[in-house]
Amino acid sequence: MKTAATAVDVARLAKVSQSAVSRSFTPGASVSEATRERVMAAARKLGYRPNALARSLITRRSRIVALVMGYLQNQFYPLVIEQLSQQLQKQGYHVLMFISDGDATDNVLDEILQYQIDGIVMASAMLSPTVARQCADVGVPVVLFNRVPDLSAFGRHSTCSVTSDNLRGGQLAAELLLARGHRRIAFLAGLEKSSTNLERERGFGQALQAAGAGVYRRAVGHYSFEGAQEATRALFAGPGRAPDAVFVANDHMAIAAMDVIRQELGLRVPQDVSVVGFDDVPQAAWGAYRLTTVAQSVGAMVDATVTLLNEQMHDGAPPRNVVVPCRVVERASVRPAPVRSARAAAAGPSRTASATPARAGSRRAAAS
Amino acid sequence: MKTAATAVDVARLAKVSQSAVSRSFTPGASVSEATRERVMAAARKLGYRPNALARSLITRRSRIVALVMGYLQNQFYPLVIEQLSQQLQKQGYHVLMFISDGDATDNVLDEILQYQIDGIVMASAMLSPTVARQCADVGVPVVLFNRVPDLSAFGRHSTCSVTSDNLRGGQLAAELLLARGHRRIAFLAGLEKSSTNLERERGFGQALQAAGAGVYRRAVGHYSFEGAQEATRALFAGPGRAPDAVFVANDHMAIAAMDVIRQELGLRVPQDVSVVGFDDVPQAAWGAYRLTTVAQSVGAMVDATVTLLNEQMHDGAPPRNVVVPCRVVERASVRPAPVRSARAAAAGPSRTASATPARAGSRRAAAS
DNA sequence: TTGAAAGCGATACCAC
DNA sequence: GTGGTATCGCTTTCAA
Repeated sequence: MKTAATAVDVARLAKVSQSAVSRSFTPGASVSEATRERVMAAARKLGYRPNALARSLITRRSRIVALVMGYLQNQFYPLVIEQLSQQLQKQGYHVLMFISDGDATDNVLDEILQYQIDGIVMASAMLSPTVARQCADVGVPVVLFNRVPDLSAFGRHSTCSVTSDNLRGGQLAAELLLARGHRRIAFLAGLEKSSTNLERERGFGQALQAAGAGVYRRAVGHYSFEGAQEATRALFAGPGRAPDAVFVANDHMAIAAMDVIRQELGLRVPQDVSVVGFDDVPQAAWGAYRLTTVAQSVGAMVDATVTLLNEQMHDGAPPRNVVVPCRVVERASVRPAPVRSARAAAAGPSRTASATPARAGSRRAAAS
Repeated sequence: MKTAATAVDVARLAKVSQSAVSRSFTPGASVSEATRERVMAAARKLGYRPNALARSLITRRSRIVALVMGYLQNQFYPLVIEQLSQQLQKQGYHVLMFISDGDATDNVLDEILQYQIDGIVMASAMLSPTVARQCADVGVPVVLFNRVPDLSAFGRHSTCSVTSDNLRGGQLAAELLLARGHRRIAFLAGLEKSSTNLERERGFGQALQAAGAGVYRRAVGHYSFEGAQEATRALFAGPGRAPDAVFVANDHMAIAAMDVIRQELGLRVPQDVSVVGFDDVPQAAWGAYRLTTVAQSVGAMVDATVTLLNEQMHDGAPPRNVVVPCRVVERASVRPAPVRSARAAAAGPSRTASATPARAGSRRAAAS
């Protein structure tokens, strides 16, 4: 019982050759129904399971995809893990996790490549040129998730990528805030050099300019919770009038910003200040808020990633960059108050509270 | 360039035997400094990296640990992925993700075992007796994370487990609410048959009884966001007086409950209703709330998991169940309001707002 | 259809 | 310390 059964054991018991066992477990192989059944019976009796590692050694395909991520506080990324993992599982692939804190990516890549990975999804670490070259040398396809290849370092189409239409998203945010009649519109930036922030900010600025407006104030939150809190304080501490709207570069920061706006500054959202976020975080993250956001579609992004991986792994197609559209979404987690307390009533009628029904539903219970 | 270099290639270039190459890459092996350097030089030139799969085939250890999880909405679990993955990486192990929606666990296990996993961490799916037997047969150590082995099905110590001290945690919650002077204390349950819920509820009930009190009302939220919202409505819709405190079986649900209490019912937390949660979720999840919670220590739980894995994988020690203590924590994300609006001021002085400083800090920026 | 035999890329054990 | 050789468990020709 101590050591697992091998194909040879099964062959002996079934009185066939070991090759026959292998064939019986290979979908399209040439085996008679009789032998296959004998083999399967023996296999069941011995609890035999083909050794995926040995198989990979000869087929040169491990059916393992590496997923490289940084820190996971941004609730967007767990969704990615979950969905990507499930999609790949359906295709017989599996996800090997690599957590890398930014600079260590190059070292991590060394480990990755030892596992004879079939593909790499880089979801939140930077891909250094060195790393890209290494992958290309070994012939391992890379898909950049939510970030764009560094064009300065290598050719435009040497690496695949999946991103949201961050430029258009930034425009949408601006148009929305302008339409709401705001004129003192601030921007809370993420990591200034990241492609997501650059594009969102560019689209945002363009659309404001096109309307004859401009960014009223700007602060940098580095995509972190604490950074966003500080940045928000800065935005509202200026000498002139406070902003009447803020576009925040992602939801993670938007939530932090709303905390400060409401709890520290005592302002109401959205009555006193309009806040628009970006990303797609699960309901648990925005539960307490009426959050207007430019939502990325995690599902569409994951689908695209899987498609690209398949293209690269099987068809040897040329690398592509996929841009997924995003859309403005109004989130509200609870239905409008049936009982109004004195304090809630004082805030005026709860307009549009039920404008868009909560759309998280339908998922199974989380174990705890 | 298309096919990666092997140890034979390196050996040829370095003019040594292939064994020498292998030794050069084995930490404690017997190689002269001269040859090792020649080998390393050649390896560098060829971009050689030892094939982990081939190694695993002969060593019979893959240095891969399977992590089985259900849906990840509960923000507690991404933390587990992150920390477990990092800890194992430090030891040269890696995490292979398996997402399983509960019942499919048995099928998933089949896939797992094909990868010659060194160990399994089951973090949110149920471990059926069949599955446990299969693992035992193959000799793969299993650690149940945040759940306890099904004692009815097999012996007490046949499987390892790591849990919080849920019983004590439930007691702590009760004692806290009693100390605050509450007498109409409700309980919002998770999944009724899960060990976490059973223990938390038991400790809670015991402590209330010991004080001559009892559970004022009870509803079931199934550990889901929507379930918790419904349950909260039920708790407060009863015929008699509404509860003045609620102990919620986990933070994921606590957040949903607070939404309903504040936004639908127009009550204030904690002034009108005390809410106590359980778990340890990142700041982004409770940002908007002053959340009192019985915090599990993700770090300690992960540490214990790694320890158990090591024991099982290397030392062949007997399975153990580790119980990690938990403690009451008061969370507040923003500092007390320096500027008070009319409305905020009306709510009275912000007592204890700075009782416990926010303790999420110190983490790096999340990419987006 | 079937079985024998040659790898896949490494480690382990053996003499030297 | 070093090089040969068997071996890990499987897929894949190649004959029969």
